[in-house]
Amino acid sequence: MPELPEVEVVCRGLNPLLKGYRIERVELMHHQLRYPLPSYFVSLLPGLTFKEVKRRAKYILFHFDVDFLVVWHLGMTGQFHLLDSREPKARHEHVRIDLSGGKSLCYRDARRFGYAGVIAADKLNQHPWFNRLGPEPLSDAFSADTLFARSRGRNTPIKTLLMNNEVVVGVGNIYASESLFRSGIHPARASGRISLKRMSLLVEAIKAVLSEAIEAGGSTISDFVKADGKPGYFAHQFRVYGREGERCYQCGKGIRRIVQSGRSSFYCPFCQR
DNA sequence: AAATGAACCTGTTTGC
DNA sequence: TGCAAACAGGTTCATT
Repeated sequence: MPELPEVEVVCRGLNPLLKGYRIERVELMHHQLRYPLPSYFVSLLPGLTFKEVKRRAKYILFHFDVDFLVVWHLGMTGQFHLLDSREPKARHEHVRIDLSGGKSLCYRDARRFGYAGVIAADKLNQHPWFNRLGPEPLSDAFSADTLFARSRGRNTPIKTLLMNNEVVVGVGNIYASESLFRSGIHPARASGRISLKRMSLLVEAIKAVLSEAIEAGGSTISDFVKADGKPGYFAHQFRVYGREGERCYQCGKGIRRIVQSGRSSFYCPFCQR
């Protein structure tokens, strides 16, 4: 499911729904996600009151009325649902967090690539999950100048560079392809051979695509955490992703697919150089 | 150091 | 129809 926009939508959706609620009980059905879930979740978390749900990169940060936070990554298929506590356990539901007020925060993850842990609030940035992360793409810290500087002397295809979390966080496989199309850059172009001018177009495209996707998800936030399990949004219009063989909306030629670092990239061979 | 590929796991779609 | 291969939105680890 999640790239940065999806995680942002989940956080914005959960924040008002969880704020002020107390954890009554935690049940682990399956400990082995990407990493083992800390079994002390069961004893440590009950009694805590949710203060705020925030995001850094693709991590969900649950803040409480204490000096540590619960950090959760959804992997490829992780989902949170806020359900009535009497709801029977769903397939692939691995964690259930019962809240005051009769609702439960349920974590489902078919592939179990997700992971979670507890981290001291003042040591978050030293933690191995966080200490090498690049800037947030929607912040001023991510600019044409910084991306240009990071790309000099590198032969890596630009698409691979964009998906490197040490360069910029949150740009996943879909939005990497989409932003390269919008800026007219071929995904296989060597990162070090892109001018500052074109890098500027790329950075603006990334910010625009991610912002639009968050907006599109924003209108259906309530659906995301309802019982039906529907994803946050379908509304976003992909211009190249998943459109191999179909016509480019700009020039009418066929969209192509190539594999880079084991991931599919989609592009228009005419519009992107 | 940088680049590539494999690994983690399950479900769904595609192709013979 | 049945079965196997390919593929899926992420990240880390090992190997060139």
